[in-house]
Amino acid sequence: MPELPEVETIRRDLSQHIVGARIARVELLWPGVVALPDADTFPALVQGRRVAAVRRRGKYLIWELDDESRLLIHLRMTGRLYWPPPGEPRADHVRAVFHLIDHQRPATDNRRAASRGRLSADRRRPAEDRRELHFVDQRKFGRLYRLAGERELHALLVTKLGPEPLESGFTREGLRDALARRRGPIKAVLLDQRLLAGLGNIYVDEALFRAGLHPVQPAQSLSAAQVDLLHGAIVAALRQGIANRGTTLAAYRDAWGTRGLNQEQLLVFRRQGRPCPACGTPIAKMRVGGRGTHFCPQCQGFAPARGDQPSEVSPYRVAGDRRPTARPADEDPTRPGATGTAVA
DNA sequence: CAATCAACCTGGGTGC
DNA sequence: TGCACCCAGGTTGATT
Repeated sequence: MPELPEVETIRRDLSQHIVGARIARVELLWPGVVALPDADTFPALVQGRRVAAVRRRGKYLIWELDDESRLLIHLRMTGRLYWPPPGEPRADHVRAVFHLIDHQRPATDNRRAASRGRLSADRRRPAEDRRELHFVDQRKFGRLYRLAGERELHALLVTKLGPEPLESGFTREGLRDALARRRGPIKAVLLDQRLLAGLGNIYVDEALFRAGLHPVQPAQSLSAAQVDLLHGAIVAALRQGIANRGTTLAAYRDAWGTRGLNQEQLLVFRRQGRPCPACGTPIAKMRVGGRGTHFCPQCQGFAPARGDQPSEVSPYRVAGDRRPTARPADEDPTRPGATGTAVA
């Protein structure tokens, strides 16, 4: 489902087309899609505004509009932003339609007319590109938010989101401090967006495998060395996801409706029963924090002691002593500048 | 404050 | 073929 790499891919796709365009009209086909302020006022607040920039924070997509207001989109589980070819009939589950007009980008017909020298017609009716952007969401979890400005945006997100994993604010020291306060299983803790913004079930499992950490190990029990490994593993897993334009296991598509490629490169997620890419041991699946969790029982240490056993002796091995040496997390082949197997 | 879990939804898959 | 049930997972909010 859409996590940081998927939202980032959509952000980059959309930026090409909607920055500079004006929101002529918003259709709410399912009013429940509006989380803020409400479905009655949302369209009027947004209509007529021009899109100045498209940003991302965690899994939120942020449109900066030309009156300083902010339009937030969260795709949750099955949400998609789809930029259909002109004239294509609407698919099922379209919850909102943004009608966009771009005067900077003439429509194809007008460009053709201009190339034939029929410029007078263009002068009478200015060249413009009218397109629709569809918010599609089978399960109706996705939401739209309209905020008055950057202050309101900050107020909404500051208590909800930790640092951006791919920016300088995500440090080994910061991660160590945050994990030290948490007793829960590392898998569940990494899914908490207040700790770190943008990880979801797929990339957490991938990062834990890359770091050689067992998903149920208590967060605060990680050694400094393990936290350092985890830090690099998170960055590597996310960068690979972006390089592959996201992971498509079910609903996810980019803005053109195309599947991502990263599902071909996953190391453990939904690969239970198949051989670990490092050691060949069958990948296991268990439930952690209510989520399906995939890991290599060999590379990712031992399961914790059962509740009736003494806990003085740590049931966890140090991750470094049995990690696969073939693929350390800090040698991600898809990182910028790396040679080798990055998928274009 | 931290941890846990139901609830929000729909469609696909499974077992009977 | 039908039906009951489970599962998928991002986030919120209630409860412990």
